[in-house]
Amino acid sequence: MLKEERQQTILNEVELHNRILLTDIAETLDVSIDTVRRDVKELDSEQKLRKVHGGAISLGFTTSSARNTNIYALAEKTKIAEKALSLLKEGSVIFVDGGTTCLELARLIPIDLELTCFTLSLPVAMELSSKPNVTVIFIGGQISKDAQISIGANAIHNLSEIKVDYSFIGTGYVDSQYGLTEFDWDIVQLKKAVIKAAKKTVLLCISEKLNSQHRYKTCDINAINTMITELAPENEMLKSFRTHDIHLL
Amino acid sequence: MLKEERQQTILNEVELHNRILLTDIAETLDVSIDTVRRDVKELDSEQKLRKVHGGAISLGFTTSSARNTNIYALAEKTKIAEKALSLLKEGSVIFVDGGTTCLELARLIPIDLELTCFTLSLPVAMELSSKPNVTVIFIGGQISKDAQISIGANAIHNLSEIKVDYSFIGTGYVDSQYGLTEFDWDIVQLKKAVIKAAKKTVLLCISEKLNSQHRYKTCDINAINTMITELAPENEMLKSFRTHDIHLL
DNA sequence: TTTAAATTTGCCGTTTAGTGCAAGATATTT
DNA sequence: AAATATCTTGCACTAAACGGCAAATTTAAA
Repeated sequence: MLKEERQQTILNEVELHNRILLTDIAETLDVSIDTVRRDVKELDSEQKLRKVHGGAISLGFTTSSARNTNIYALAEKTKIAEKALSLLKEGSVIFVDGGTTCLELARLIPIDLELTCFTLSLPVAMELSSKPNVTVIFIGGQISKDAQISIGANAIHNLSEIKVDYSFIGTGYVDSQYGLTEFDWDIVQLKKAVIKAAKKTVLLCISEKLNSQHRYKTCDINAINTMITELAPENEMLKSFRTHDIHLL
Repeated sequence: MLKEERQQTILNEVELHNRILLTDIAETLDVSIDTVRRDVKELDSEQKLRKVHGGAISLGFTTSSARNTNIYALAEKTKIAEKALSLLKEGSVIFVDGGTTCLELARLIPIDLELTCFTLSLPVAMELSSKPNVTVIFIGGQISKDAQISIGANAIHNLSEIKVDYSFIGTGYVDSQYGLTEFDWDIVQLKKAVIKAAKKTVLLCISEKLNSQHRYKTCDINAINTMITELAPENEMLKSFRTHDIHLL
């Protein structure tokens, strides 16, 4: 077997599976592991793949991690935000939660749409304050450093004094059986207040989060009026949610 | 499983849920918790996430927002902010106003200084939320689009319920005769509330603003306890302020 | 074709990286 | 203050990487 041919096979495997083990390749090509190692080393120096301890990974795989430093799964979140926009009418009064998906929603609000938006999230408030036709009201409180949102009793109390048409919320975890759950107790209290302050609650949630759960429960799945994922409403993954009284979008 | 692959998965989980437990990850990846810990430690040092006790959290927006490099008279404002810092003691409770000078103050707060900071300003809140030892409390209200601060009755009311050691405020205009004045009526109302909420009020003001005035009056110059400019306290330009009972810094 | 040089490959001993385990130190919760 | 969880550190074990060497293969030249 020619060296060139072998290296091509290695590249193929890497592109196909995003990663390979040197030992696997050595076996399938029936050459010594040293040979494979040398090949991979060479391909690495030619920038055709990246060699790591024990194997190699595709370049595309790593650069996606670099993109991740911006926003994870941005395309999906943008799609969700676009669907959410369709619910908004001129003059609506809404609440926008924190998190990257809701931030994306804030970002996509059309320049000419007149809205009143409540939020707890500093980044969302910053984003919305650039929209001339949006009245932004920030729910004050102690600022959580992780999420950059207001938390605590003050925030919850302030929420108790408002009523909005729609709340657009995210969640840490969601499951058709266990409902919405979170990592933090504080956040659960806050989300409960948000849901209570809304005539209708809209959950924005990328499909990757479906069927996951955690320690603290925000609400039953029935508490959600509309659930938006990046999937088509008739998608098979949403089957377990269709039995509930939820509008899928 | 390759180390790289594992770290990628960890990043995914962190981005997805904003927060993860080391034990959860160890279980889903079927590796020891030590390995996960080491991975997370490594990712932390690469600035891809933040390690916390027991888990990791997404950097999200915490990466301090791209610093606006074209702030007018930045050098002067930095100097003022540095002087203001000398007033702060461990455990102080302060208010930080909006404006670029106060933002600079927020930026320069040492990483190890423990403080409680109230603010009306979104950018100041964002900046402060990156300081681990600062408790940030945002005074909510309607957001003014120009200044990115809370304004209105709600904000004023919230201010009426607090008392801080120091208020660090800016002003549109200042004059030794006419005191502090502003262009906007709303802002004046707000600043009055801020001054009332403080045991001591510190004015941060570049010398260029000295001896200027406008339509609406915030307060007499006597209402200010300490005035900080970029000039030395004995500078001739500050002569007219020396007759008052103000501490010049 | 034969021979010599250069390259490639496999093998082996040594060195290094990655992983899991366990004991003691810190943090966090009750 | 006690109990629990998490972190740190050091250690042992394994897998992988490295470098040198020699056999095998290819290439180039006589």
